[in-house]
Amino acid sequence: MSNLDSLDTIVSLAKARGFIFQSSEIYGGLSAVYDYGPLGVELKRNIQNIWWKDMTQRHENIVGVDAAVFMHPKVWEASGHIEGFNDPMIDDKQSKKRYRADMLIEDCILNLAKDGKKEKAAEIQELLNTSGTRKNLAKDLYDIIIENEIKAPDSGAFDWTEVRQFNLMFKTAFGATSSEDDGVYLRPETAQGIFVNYKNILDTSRVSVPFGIAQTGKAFRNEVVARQFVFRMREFEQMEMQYFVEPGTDSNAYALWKKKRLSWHKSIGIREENLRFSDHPKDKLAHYALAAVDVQYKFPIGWQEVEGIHNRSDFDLTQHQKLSGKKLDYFDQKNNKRYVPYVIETSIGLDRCILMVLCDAYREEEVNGEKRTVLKMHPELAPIQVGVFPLVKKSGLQEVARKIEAELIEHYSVRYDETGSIGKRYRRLDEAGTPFCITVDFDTIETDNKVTIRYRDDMSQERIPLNKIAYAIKEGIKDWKPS
RNA sequence: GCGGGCGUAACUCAAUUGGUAGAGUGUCAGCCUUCCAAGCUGAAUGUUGCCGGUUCGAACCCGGUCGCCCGCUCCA
Repeated sequence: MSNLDSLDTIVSLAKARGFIFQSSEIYGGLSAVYDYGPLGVELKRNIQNIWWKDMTQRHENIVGVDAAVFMHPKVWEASGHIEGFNDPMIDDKQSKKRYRADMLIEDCILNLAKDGKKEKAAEIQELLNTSGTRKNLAKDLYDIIIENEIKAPDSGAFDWTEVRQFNLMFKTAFGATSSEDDGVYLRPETAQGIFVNYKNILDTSRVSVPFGIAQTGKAFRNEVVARQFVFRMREFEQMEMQYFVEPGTDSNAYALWKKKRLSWHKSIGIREENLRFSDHPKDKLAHYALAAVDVQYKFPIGWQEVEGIHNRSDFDLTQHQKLSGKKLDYFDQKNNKRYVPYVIETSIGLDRCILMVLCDAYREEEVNGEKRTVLKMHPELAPIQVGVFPLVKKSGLQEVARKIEAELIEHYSVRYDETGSIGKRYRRLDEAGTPFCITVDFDTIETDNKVTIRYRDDMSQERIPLNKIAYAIKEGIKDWKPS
């Protein structure tokens, strides 16, 4: 992390420079939803394009897919999201603590059993097992807690709120005349779009195990607590790759992708000391995972997950096989074997990645007693890669600068600027993260045919011939290292 | 979702605390300017988040609501 101690500075800069705005701001904003402005959308696309190239085009055995946000409701039954995303919660009004209602009851049953009250325990267990069959799940659980006077474990109080269901999936009406029953969910993860297309791709794309399917796209989660700028949003974008391997080789593949993904983060210019792995302890793994590790970044708000690498085993394909009734196994012709592949997942939050890039690039420096704010991001990511200026607003210089702009624009994202002083223009683009500026002066047109190239990171300048501009930028991008 | 804090221009903030809003930065225009936020002149932008109440009068007090921050909780 740089000299940031909270996200506030980044939030302000992101707004002031047009990276990220809060959604529907003129109406007071919509909680935990954000929009990308002119610079933000460029940055986002750059990251996405680099990821796509690195994860698909650079691997002959990884192909892409772009599945719809809407999916058959059965998908979420199979994936376990209907069950797992639906926790009945209850609050102790005294201590303000929240508990899972079913867990409270289970604890109570355990305690009763321990005290030798086996009959009572069995009775409550039966009520718990059949909960959801009387009124509804929430009400049934609430009734059990009230009737058996289950007290809050921490405060000992018996002062509960209602049991509430926290369904973290968004539901929407599907079809113009739809009723409650044919609602569909907005996908809470993009992964399932890959699993349900696994067979299509296997049948049509001449891939063989081990192979991967990659996808980027929006996912939606109705987070109980959605906070911290774009770190945890209700609508966010994932970049995922599911790698299908032969069972037994999954541990190796997991280790391989773990390594590959960390080096990807370094390759987009994130400083190594701000990255680390965080393994999920075995007892905290998700319902589908055999192993899981987070790639974490040292945000101003602490070490937080940017990407997850999971061994999803054959959970998803087996589940879809079961619920769809379609065979989803793989026949290995060479070894004459049939199996359901294991899946190694790499799943990165694009919005988190953008936040990471902004945080890691952000610097405040002192230059001649003045503060200089600069985003030292990788030149490939920069929303504006090259600034082109006439030194002063004079004809002669302007025409040459416009010509340079026209040439560079075919290969780079370029911004022409002739307003204000030259220093102001440099600093303005420093805040946008622009790595190179080209300035045309009177020597250019009168004597040497050279321009000044000014580098963002150390503010150094060089005189280079007009016909070497493209080359200098190319080299500058190639040689770039985070500083 | 609960508790606490906060919400004034695009950004950062001020307003003698009830007497109807200002500064710096930024933006735009003009002049000037031969390399690091220079200078000069001028301009635009606010129903003080929103709605209601109290009051002769509300940015300020009260209620509601929306949003943000911190903590709790949750985290597939």
